[in-house]
Order: sequence, then structure tokens, then C-alpha cells
Amino acid sequence: MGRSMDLQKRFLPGRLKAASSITPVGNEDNSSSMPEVDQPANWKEVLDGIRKMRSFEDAPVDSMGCEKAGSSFLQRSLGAIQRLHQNGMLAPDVIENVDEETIKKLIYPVGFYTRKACNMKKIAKICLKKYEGDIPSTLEELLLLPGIGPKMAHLVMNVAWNNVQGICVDTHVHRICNRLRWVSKPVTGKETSSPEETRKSLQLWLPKDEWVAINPLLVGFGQTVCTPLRPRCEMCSINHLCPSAFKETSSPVSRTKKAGRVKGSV
DNA sequence: GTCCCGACAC
DNA sequence: GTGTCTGGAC
Repeated sequence: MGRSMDLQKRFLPGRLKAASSITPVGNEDNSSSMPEVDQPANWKEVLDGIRKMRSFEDAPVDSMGCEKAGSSFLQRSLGAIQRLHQNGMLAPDVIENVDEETIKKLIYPVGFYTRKACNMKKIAKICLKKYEGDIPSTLEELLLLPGIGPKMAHLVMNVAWNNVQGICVDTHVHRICNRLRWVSKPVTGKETSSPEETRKSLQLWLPKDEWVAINPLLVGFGQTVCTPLRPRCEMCSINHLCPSAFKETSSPVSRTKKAGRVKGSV
């Protein structure tokens, strides 16, 4: 139906090109004016270094084990979307009528499938009722959808609407920006404690023309090199610019400190 | 056994 | 801020 076509077109490159004339609204135009706070030293060099590392990674497909590539969260997610697509389930009217168990089975590999299947049905219903089968086009309306938080709302604004309201900060962007000391709490200067805090701090100085690119860049980097548990600092080309390099390489025993654990026996 | 992607209830 | 939802990687 026409409705499903509209929704799918939303994510096609052609549409992005057509929508590229839309001027980003929101803050001032960062490309010409000075940032409100000092930019971290060498931030451009750091970003360039990460870009280079990412381009090496993408070159030969066989440089990365197939098992590993196939088991990544991204691969599983893409697989799930493909299966949804093949079953016509990117259209709200189809999603609304299909059995929830069917959706669960299709998205199973991505995890949290019970709640996601439930939210998919709720969102499909809302999109049909309030948005003529399309998705909301403002940040505020996206955030009202069940299961859609700041990370996903900004991602949709960036990718689907080409209307940059903010940076899409996920756990990788959050972690890496703190390791680089690119973000901090306003008064104390300590590291930020949530992705939302990171987003606000990062937006104070990062030029707006990097706001969209930073997410895929740091996500890829965070999955392969700057991993949450044991970052591969030895193979990182910008370790000489990172204040956290080689400081988290020991066994992650400290993370298991969960309140004493003084259970008498055992 | 421990940690993990993000949203949300508590 | 912390637990919960998930199966899987380590």
C-alpha cells in the first residue's frame, strides 16, 4: 500500500538527497560561530585517526572472521530488519494486524524482543492514527512513542528526516567521549554519568557538521578497538592522544565490587 | 559468573 | 541511580 511505501522511502538515499535542502534548526550555526566552550586539544587529529582505523577495518571483508562479523549486534539487527522487510512488516498496517508472536520470532536475535515486539505494535497503531501511517517528524513527538528515547529519537531525526536536532549518543559514544575527556559534568568536571549528559556536553563544542558522522564512527570504533571491557589500546593509532590509554587493561575485577559481598559463608 | 545494546519503572 | 528485560560473548 501507499502507506508502507512512504515509510520505506523515508530511509532511501534518494529521499535524503531530496531533503538535504532542509536547514537544520535549533542552535546557532556552529559552522561559522565560535563554540561556547573550549574545544579539546587535538580533537580533529583524534577523529581523523579513528576515521583511518575504521577505513582499514572496512576494506577486506575477510580480514575479520565471518563468525565474529555474523555475531555482532549490528549484523543480528540487520538480519532481523531484513526478515521484517521480507515479510512486509515495515508497514504500520501490517504490523498492527500481525500476531505479536510472529514479530517476536522475526526480531528474536536482537534481544529484548518481548518488549520490542509489543512496542512495535503500539507504535504502528499510533502512526496510523496520528500520522497517517508515517512516522512523527519532530523530536518531541518521537519521544512520546513507547520505547523511543533520546538516542533513537535523534537517530531518526538525523537519518530519516535529515533534520539535525542533536547528536545520537549511544553507549559507545558515551563511553569513548569520556575516555577521551571530551565531555564532563558542568560544574564538577567529572565524567558524565548518562548518555544524555554526554550529548549536551558534546554539543557545546563539537561543530555541527560532525554531529551525524560521529555516531557511526564511534560505534564502529567502540565495537572493535575501544571496547567497553578490555580496550585494545595497543592497536589504537591514537593512543598517544588518549588520556585513558592503557589504564583499563587490567582484569575487570574492580567492576565486580557490588557492595561488599561479605556473605559470611560460601 | 559477569557484562552487555537502551528504555523505563521504581 | 539501580534493576529488568534477553541470549550470547568472554
